[in-house]
Amino acid sequence: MTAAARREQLIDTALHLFGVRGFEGTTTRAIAEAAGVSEAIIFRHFTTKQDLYDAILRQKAEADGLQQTRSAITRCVERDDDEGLVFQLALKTLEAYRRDPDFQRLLFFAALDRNELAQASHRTVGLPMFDVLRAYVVRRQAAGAFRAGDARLMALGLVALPVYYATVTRLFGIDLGRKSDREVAKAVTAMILDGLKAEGARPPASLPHGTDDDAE
Amino acid sequence: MTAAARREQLIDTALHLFGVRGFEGTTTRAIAEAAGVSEAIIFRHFTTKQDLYDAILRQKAEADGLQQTRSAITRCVERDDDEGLVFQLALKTLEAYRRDPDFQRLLFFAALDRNELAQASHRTVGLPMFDVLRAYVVRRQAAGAFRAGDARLMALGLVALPVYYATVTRLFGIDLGRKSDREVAKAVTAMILDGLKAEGARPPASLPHGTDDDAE
DNA sequence: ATTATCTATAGATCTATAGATAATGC
DNA sequence: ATTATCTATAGATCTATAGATAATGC
Repeated sequence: MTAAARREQLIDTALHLFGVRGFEGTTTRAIAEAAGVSEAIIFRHFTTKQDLYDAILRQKAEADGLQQTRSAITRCVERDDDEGLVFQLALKTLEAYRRDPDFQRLLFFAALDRNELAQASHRTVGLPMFDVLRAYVVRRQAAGAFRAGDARLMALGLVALPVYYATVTRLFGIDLGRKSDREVAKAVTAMILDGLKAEGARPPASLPHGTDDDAE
Repeated sequence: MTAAARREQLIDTALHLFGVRGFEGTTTRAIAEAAGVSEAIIFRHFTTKQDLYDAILRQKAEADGLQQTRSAITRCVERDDDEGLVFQLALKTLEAYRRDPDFQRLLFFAALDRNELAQASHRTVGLPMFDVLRAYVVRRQAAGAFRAGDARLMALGLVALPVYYATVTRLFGIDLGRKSDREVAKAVTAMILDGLKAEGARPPASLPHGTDDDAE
């Protein structure tokens, strides 16, 4: 097998194992065995075990799916397409978890570990995306389409439900039925949007809103 | 130090370390050092490292906070108090993450690890709670208070936003401002409720809802 | 006497390296 | 000749135990 091919194979194998048992829980021996080579091979391609881990994060950070998601999101943002935005966020999230649950598990591990590269990928991938959403919320609030409130909190609200759903079903193995990703995305979109829209933006507001502040 | 006291101290110390670096990432040596004893002491109180880990999960499963949360939830459920329910769910979640982030981290690690006891505590603590919420949604749907839709998905919707908020801020260390737990709980309650309520339950529905199914 | 603790260490494992060997392409 | 690979092993840990010692309570 050529060096490049072997390297890729090792990354794939290690991705799976790191995703299942975490960084510390995965031995180079286990990776070598799963890949069908001796341990020495691993250290020919990656100077340290940590280096292999980082290579996985680096490779995946530039993966196709992410780019696609970004452009889909941008398209919706440019058009003030609230529903499309929320739906795409949900759908892409669900698809990513379905396509590559191991990597999503690894990302969780990485976020919990204080892995520097994981922190960095948070800051370079997660936060910019979050910032786009926050800015969108601010703009839609100004337009009177979204309710008032902390824009960061509402930006989280755009994605919390699908992320939580995907985490629970794919990572924790809780069975919530056999719906398709599109079905789930459609259902959560309706819920999320109704929670974010301004009073008047959907059904014309007429009755004073019965929110009681002291729900304690 | 008495045996019981030492045991508790070891549990506390280990809880913190397991929460920070996970099970595999935490050595008995590190625990012993942090507790200021020799490693042999650990194995006097717990037959194996895994046993110590399980002792933490067992102890926390019966913790006070959980009981309190359960009774607060039950009170709201009995009264059909939608707003109180969502608010209490959010508040208790936020408080738990603030009070004991190490344990929440450990729970995440445990859920990702295929730890049997962690799985079990999922099934005995998480699922019953989830089932109460699911049943509540079904009942409120029947009463016309909640919109139609998959009750399990909507039950997730009751808690997704506060859980996600707490995870992001407390576990991943993302700064989202210095709001108090009550402020955040209040804000997310409004968003969540509006997403779950039936069309007619808040502002009277009159316009046909503009949901476009093909948001792709 | 009993209880808590320590020192020392066994035995297993883990990451990483050195040096030898097989396979491939000129 | 070059490239990929293997065997063998060093050196550092890691969990867990055995046996000795200090501290406490009768």
